[in-house]
Amino acid sequence: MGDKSNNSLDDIFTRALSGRSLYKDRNALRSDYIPSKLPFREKQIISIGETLAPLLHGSKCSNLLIYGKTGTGKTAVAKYVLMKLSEKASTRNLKIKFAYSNTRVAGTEYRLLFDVAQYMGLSVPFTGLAIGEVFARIISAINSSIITLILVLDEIDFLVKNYGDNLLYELTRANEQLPKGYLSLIGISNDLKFKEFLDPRVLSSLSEEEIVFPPYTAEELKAILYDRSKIAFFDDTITEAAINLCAALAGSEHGDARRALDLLRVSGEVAEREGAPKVEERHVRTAVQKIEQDRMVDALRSLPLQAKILLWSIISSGEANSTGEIYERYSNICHKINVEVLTQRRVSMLLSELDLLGLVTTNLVSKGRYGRTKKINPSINLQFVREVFSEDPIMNSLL
DNA sequence: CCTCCACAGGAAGCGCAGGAGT
DNA sequence: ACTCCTGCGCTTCCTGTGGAGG
Repeated sequence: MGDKSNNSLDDIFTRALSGRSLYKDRNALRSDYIPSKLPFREKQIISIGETLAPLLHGSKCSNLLIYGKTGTGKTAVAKYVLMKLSEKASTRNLKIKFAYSNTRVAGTEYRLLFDVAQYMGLSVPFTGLAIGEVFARIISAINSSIITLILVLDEIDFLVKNYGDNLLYELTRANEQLPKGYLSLIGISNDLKFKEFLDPRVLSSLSEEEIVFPPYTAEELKAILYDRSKIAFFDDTITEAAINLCAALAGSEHGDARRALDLLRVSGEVAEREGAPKVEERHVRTAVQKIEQDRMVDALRSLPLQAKILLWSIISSGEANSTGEIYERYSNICHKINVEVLTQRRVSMLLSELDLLGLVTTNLVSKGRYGRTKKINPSINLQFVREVFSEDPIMNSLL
């Protein structure tokens, strides 16, 4: 195995040295790249601009809610408009700053505020302070340097679902504590229903203005991919068919531009690795599989030990098992390799996490008199799991 | 129609890590 | 040195439940 991977590594390097690269600028296909033009979003850009424009002559502006499914350009458009706004503001010597936080990536209220503090150039420890303390520091920073802060909360639905609307409530009424500065909110969500979880006062304040981002059509995706591929690839290194296929595949989901761009980027990598002069349809098809496989490997690798053991006890049995049987197998394995056995409640939690990751499928069955249980089926290949798990010394001892 | 199995999954809380302020 | 903060993984305790057998 060592030899083989060394050889292919050699291949990769020699090819990189001898062969020409297909990419002019790979970053143009990354999801956080913000292009200088955002096609098919002119209306949304104008609306957001109109909402924020009052800030430029020192007036207040409405808070804003942005809706749209994943990959419809919400984040890119918001960041784009704010960048333009900051440029305009700095030429006029207005103190307008913006802070961005993705609440799902941040994960907790504390880290959300931590992100905000970072954007403002405040130094705050990444743990240790009370949430209220960080909040107070941010408020006083806005007040003392008399700035206008535009706070973008991406995936705001995550925050609301997991932590309720307390923090949002505080944020919406923060202006009352701000005699000098000003705080404005932009919420971004891909779930329309999250409003139900909001206190009416918060809701009315937050959604003074609402903008909806529709999914891209397949035609629009195609045009976007053409634009980006011109920046990303050298001339004549990508076929029309490949681009069309990427657009069609992503379009059949729900017009997810991020997925389309990912697909195109990976297709390019596949073609490059193969030493092909052009990206073609077959590279896209390989890329689809590769993305899926990479996702699996990542998921498997980052599993905590207990989850690995649990997954192994499911997969190595080969057949569908009930929760009780799995727990039995799991605790046996734990004893064998001298690892602490977790409670069934916790294991049931880990199990639903595995389900969520798509590593196993479960379905609830009732056997009447003989109880109610989940039937658990592995949804990945045993050999594949074995390969990934063998990297882990503890799991390796199990084979 | 009732019962009762074998779990699901919610709620609360514990102990620890990692840090701040005093 | 001491108290107080939050997040995280986990346990304990709990209530809920579809349907075969009585």
